[in-house]
Amino acid sequence: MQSRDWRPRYLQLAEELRAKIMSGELPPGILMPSETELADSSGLSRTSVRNAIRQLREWGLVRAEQGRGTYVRAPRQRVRRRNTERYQWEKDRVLLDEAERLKTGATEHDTGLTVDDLKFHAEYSQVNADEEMAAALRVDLGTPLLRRVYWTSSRHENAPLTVSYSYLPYDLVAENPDLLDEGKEPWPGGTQHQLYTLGIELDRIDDEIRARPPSPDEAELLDIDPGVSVLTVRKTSVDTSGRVVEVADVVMPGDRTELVYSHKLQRWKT
Amino acid sequence: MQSRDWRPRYLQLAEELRAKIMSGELPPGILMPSETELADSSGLSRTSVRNAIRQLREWGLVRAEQGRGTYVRAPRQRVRRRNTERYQWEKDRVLLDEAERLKTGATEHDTGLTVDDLKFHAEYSQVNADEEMAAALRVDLGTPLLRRVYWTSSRHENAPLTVSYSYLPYDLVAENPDLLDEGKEPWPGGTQHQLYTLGIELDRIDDEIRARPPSPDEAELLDIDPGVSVLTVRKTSVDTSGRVVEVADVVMPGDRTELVYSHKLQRWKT
DNA sequence: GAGTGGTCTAGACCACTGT
DNA sequence: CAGTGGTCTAGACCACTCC
Repeated sequence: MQSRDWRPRYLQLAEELRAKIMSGELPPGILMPSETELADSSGLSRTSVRNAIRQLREWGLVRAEQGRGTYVRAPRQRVRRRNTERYQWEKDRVLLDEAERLKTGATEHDTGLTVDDLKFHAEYSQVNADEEMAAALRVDLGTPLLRRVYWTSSRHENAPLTVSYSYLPYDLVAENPDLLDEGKEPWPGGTQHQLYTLGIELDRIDDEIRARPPSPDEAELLDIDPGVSVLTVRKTSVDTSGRVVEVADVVMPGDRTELVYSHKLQRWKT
Repeated sequence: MQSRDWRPRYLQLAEELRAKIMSGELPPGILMPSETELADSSGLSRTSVRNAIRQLREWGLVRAEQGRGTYVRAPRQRVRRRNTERYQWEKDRVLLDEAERLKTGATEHDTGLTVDDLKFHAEYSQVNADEEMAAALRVDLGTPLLRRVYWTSSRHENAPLTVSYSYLPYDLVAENPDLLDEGKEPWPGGTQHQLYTLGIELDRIDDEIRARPPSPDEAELLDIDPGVSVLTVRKTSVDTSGRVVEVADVVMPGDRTELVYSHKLQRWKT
């Protein structure tokens, strides 16, 4: 006789269901059997079935909706953000003429999608620097800042691919009214172009990358389960005079984002 | 009368306990009250208490050990890996003499800890390239590879700060027996120095960063809960002739790692 | 109103840890 | 051995969605 399976039964059920999802027997978008149905068919209690489903949710395979049911998730578009090239690419684009810039933005650069496939959202406000932002921007506590929140999503998936929270010193920006107009962002040209209109040239961009659990808001917006981490990039832009001109926090769903950095090394002297 | 708290009671309990941990009333390392005690004192069922504790575990605040109890975690040492500088720094070190190299390795460079605070572990084996590694190293399926697993931990925390899985084509490496000797790794000098002894100079290193749930082994080794993500870096080293000479997967606990990348931008022509 | 997932209870047995 | 966390059961009520 075979030795019995030693794993907990809820995990066995979770893996059975996972196999059915992977094989296409439970295709994306379909409503899963309800918890009571699964309990009946598997011979387990509803509690154990719920444990199995919690596991599937942590794996990012299903989404539960109260009152409606549990759905199999579509495999998500994976996004590669190649920041090393991206930043230089954005800088080079600044000097192109507007017709050229309008053709493609950075998200298309990342995803290969065209502008018709994408939806944009922007939201501006004025805030005062809290302790963290004051330190990041190297300004005094309470300094007025322009806060810009924006996200981009694919038309085929409702959830955004990234959400950005960008902060700039308000007085830096006040000279160019375009920068205060939500309708003018981020096209055409991106932030580097807008800074260019203020006579600012970037010298360096530093990225700090972390992983952390999403806030409830972020989980909602990015359509991930609270158990799935987000990847965050804090991007600090420094201009040629050494001043920090923008700090942006970019939040991405950890289950479908790859960040790519390339390092060219200096040659040894032979 | 106050309107009642609308949140689930297990979450209220989780937040009460969180507050006690944050305030120091439940200091790091201490054994928490057992689940039955908490059930009695809170008036909830053990199931609800377990839900509260699951939440605390996902927040990374406590660690449950079967048969022993649930402990409050110590806040972890955060590690900043500055890969942009690190790789060039490693390359520059190759040409220094051995006495100089022995003084510090890359982990000290990251953490600011001295060599006396650190413990090392290494483990070598020969494997054949699977589909993924064959593609990453651009070799044929089944090509013999040297697989090196190593980790470094602080003496004050048992869990490693990083775990690396490094793969090199075996025939590339066979010429230098030092590279096959676990005792000789990674000190002194690191991989770049060992490649130097084979006449190999690196030209470029690419990093691909992802976040994902840990495997059960990784959760165990890094001492994180299965609900806490790991950050992974796939580091691909390319030599001056364009050949991929090493692929390394570096796995780090997501709750205490920051990756830092710095980009110097080219100046506009004025 | 019927069905769904979210919360909650009061039990039970198990594997594992300490003594 | 007693105590711990891990699994599991068979119920219950709730808020929510859809018809």
